[in-house]
Amino acid sequence: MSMRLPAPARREQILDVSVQVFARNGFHSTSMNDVADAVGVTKPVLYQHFDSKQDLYLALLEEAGNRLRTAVSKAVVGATTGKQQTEMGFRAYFRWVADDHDAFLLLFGSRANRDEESTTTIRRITAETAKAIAPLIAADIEPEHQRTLAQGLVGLAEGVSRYLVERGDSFDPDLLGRQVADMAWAGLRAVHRTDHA
Amino acid sequence: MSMRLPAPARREQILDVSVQVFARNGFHSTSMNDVADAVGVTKPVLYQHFDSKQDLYLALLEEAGNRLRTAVSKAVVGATTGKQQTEMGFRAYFRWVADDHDAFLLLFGSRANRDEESTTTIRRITAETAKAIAPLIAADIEPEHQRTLAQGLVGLAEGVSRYLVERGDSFDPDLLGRQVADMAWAGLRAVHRTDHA
DNA sequence: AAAGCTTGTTACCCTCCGGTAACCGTATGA
DNA sequence: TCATACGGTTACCGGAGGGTAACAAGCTTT
Repeated sequence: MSMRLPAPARREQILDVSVQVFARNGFHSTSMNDVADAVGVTKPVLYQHFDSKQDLYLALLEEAGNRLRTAVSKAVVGATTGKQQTEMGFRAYFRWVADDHDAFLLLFGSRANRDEESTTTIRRITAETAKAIAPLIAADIEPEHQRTLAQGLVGLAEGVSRYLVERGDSFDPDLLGRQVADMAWAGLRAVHRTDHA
Repeated sequence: MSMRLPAPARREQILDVSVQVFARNGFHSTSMNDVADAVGVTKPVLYQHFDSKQDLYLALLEEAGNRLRTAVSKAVVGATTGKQQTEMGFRAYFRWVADDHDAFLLLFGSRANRDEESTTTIRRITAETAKAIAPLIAADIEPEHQRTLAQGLVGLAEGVSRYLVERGDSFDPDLLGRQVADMAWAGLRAVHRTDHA
């Protein structure tokens, strides 16, 4: 029998611990007993705080998504020029990846697991991120194309991060952010030129 | 009792049909009975051709990966300049996505499902693709950084494709390839400049 | 100090599903 | 035409795991 905790504290603890477990092993490979063991408690306790495994998992996804979104949007607010926004955005993204590690793996790791509902949630988060990026792209090209490219940039950041995180490499988020932003910004300007040509 | 088929033909049919089912519903949400039903046969038949569910799934991943690799590498061979290679590579990639739809979703779709072994396989495929791209990036920057950026470009193509495919949009792979290649190429050249600065 | 709410635990149920054993029907070739 | 091999089916097993019912042990409030 583990130490008694007040309900809200226990709930927080469950969220904190289970994000690690799910991030490491994926949804299906993680049983509720695994989670319970990691928390140091028995299964029914989990069900006092969450209706189902799905419910717990979705709560984790939501939390992770919120942290990502606020990190990036906060960073972008401080910047004025497009180039600056791009750099600040990527830096914030990589900083989030670097210190919210488990959340990143949960959302975008190879082992991220996705049934109908989780897929919807994750897509929504990705789409929101892309939406935040879209304005950086020349306003005078087709909106459809604009969105597609924005999704591409999100994929770029995701791909880089997944590679580094899953290799266990440590990296300097600010440096990486600057480098990727340079690349992305040059690419974005080329899109202008292409469309005007 | 469905029509009798010679073993090799049946095996092919199972591969053809099951890739669709897995692509649509993911690994865990698809039971062997689902596959059997889709094929129009009963479960034990599947086990006459594949040792396990894993085995079948991995066979599908391998096949899909091979088609991707050969498509891209064939395309790149014909090109001489770096810019041309970039464009041909992306066009081949998007063409593969466009007409090998299910294979793409299987490997990179949101519902792609990944336990230990599948993850390894998919990572290997991604890494191979990145390796093919890496030479396009300036040879005079740190190899480490070079690889990271290559992974980013793979992520870029993946992100764009996932967005389009999962929305059910149809697209012109050659046009898209040209546009994305323009963007990527400009980005790649910027990496030169950044590193020389 | 006893009633009663809150937090945990033990022990169980039940369904789903991967995998298999045993059996059937039909074409083929001696 | 009868043996045999091959492709297929029915019916089942066994375990994993989500979820719950019933009960135990503490605080707290009067």
